[in-house]
Amino acid sequence: MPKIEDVARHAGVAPSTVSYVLSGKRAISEETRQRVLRSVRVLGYQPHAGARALASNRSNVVALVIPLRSGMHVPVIMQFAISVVTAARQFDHDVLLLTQDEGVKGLQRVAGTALVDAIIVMDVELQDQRVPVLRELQRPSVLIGFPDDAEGLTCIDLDFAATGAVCLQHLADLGHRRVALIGSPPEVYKRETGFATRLADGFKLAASRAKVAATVHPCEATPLAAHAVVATLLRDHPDLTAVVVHNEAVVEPLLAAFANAGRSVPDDLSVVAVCPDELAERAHPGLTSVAIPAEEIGRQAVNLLMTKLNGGLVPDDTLLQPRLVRRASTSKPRK
Amino acid sequence: MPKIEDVARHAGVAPSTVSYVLSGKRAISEETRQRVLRSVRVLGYQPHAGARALASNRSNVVALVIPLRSGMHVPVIMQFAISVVTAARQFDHDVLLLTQDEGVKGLQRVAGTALVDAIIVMDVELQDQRVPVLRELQRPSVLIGFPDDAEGLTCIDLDFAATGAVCLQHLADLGHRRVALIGSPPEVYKRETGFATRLADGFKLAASRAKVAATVHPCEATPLAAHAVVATLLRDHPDLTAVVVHNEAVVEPLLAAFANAGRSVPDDLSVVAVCPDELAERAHPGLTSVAIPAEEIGRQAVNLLMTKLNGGLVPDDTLLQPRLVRRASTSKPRK
DNA sequence: TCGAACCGTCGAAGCGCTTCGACAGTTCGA
DNA sequence: TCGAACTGTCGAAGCGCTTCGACGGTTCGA
Repeated sequence: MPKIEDVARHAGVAPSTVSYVLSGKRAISEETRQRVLRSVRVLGYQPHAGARALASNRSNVVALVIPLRSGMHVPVIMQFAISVVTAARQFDHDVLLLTQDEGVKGLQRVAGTALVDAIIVMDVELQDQRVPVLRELQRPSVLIGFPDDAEGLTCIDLDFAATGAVCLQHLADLGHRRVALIGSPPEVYKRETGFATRLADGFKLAASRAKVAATVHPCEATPLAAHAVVATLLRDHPDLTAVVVHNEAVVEPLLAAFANAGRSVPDDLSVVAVCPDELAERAHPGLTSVAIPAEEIGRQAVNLLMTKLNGGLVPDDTLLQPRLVRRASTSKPRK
Repeated sequence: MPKIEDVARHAGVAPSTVSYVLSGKRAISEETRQRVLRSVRVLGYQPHAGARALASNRSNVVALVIPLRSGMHVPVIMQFAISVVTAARQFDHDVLLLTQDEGVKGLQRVAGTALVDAIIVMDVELQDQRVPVLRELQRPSVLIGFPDDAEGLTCIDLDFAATGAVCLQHLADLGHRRVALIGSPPEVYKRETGFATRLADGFKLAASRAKVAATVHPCEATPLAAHAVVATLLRDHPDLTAVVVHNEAVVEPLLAAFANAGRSVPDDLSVVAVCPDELAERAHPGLTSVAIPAEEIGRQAVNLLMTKLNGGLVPDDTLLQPRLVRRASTSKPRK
């Protein structure tokens, strides 16, 4: 592998000049610049990452901590990860993958060894052990999700309260007077990852404002649980004309269960789902839905991080507004 | 951040001694060792990754290239990734995440800048542009999947031919005389990722050996396509008593379609699926299945890589044997 | 016409670690 | 009893890059 010195010799300049050409941190005459760049190309020079990191105190790597098991759906995590990698590359950074099971230790390790310049943490819980650690660490970070105490931290997420509200409002606008929210498994509410609760709260608040009767029903991620919830729902609320589903795993089973019970969508029942567009599109009928903008969250998280790395200021909280896409599963209730 | 020199001073030894204590590359008296380790603990010393990489010519980072869109199911990719990270950590290595869209350039970058010591590539295609590059690169690598020309490369994967054979054999043993393989989308066969074709070949070969009538039916990953395949199948082969499904996305729709057509599982139709256990377990009835041992492949891939990094020899090809788990979806055909 | 200000480049220091050779001090076999 | 072989430790030389200050050469305003 050629080193900077080889390039310098080849171009007839000093190593420092090569460095400045490559970094653009000092003015270099166009002529010299071209000559150096040509030598770089001819020799196939690539700077040694370790040497660069040592000298510049920047590794150009960011850490991404992904959750293992969780209320988050796996494909969404993947989308995040991919968009983070893609976005990071645009800033000439790479992404180091950490799993949550390394926990606090992992963060301390990658930060303490200067392996990474900055950290993105996905799936932050309300009481997250890592939050105080991130605050102490001398590295910028961005959290995806909101902990209880977000003081001094940069957080980003979909605005789940607004999402709950938007779903309900859409149904209220269509004329529905009784709506149920079929939610995440009970442990997700307990674990207090926050987003499930916030969505439910937004949903209920919007309902009371719109004078719509609304109830919330947690639901395990199994077809059986889905059937049970549907049975309960139809028994307790015969006047139910619409549901909001915030639990990807049971979207299909729920549709099946309602079909079984003789309720056809959207004629007898309107359905709004909070799920990836892909799932909403391939369901029958196509589901009116709000997707988690994983790609956008990832991209924005990286943008925030890069701004911080460059000494810029960023807002503490970034809430992305939900976008409801209307498809075939919602309509006016039958009189 | 304390440096090695600080530790050395604190322990009353030379920096090199600290280094040797930490690396174990030279004998150090137990007494000195303890004293140094204590200083390390007291000062909270963590070696600077860049400096270490520069001096030792080892970054202790491996690259993992993940596919973007592909015939592989996303949760399986995730499982891979997680097991690779976990396994790598056991060897004190970290994992840099690359996406396939950076392609050959990405490999050349991370290898050329010495950012990583070694590379794992997932979802290798039969004619993969990256294969020749990996061969040239001065870094060990492991491919998950088999390219056409694997000469000089280390590859690992589930033995798909054996998988096809095992599925068929299980059905043949039960007494089925006509079996269909419902496979991946046509483009997966075209793209020639290999595994779909190999599974089909193993399936057909086993069928001819067992004197079972067998056909192969590619299927798009949509419920509609699933229904269409089922219709065709039942019309063309009324004597069909069993199917093997190698297409996770349509497992549920297929079951629904067969149910619709009045075929109940396993009484009228036995079903073997190649899919994650999780999916097989939660289906109704529980599906006899072969899972892709993502976790094991990831772990083994890392083991192979580490052996190579340490100068060890490894087999060119590693084929993991399929394990068929019998559940409720297969039984003897009705007479 | 002269000093100030700037431009483009260079040389050298240093980032924090590993590793090689050297060197006392000890052990051991002949 | 003496040299050989070993043990445990040290010092110094880099690893390949960035960056700071310096410096000769121009340019420009007064």
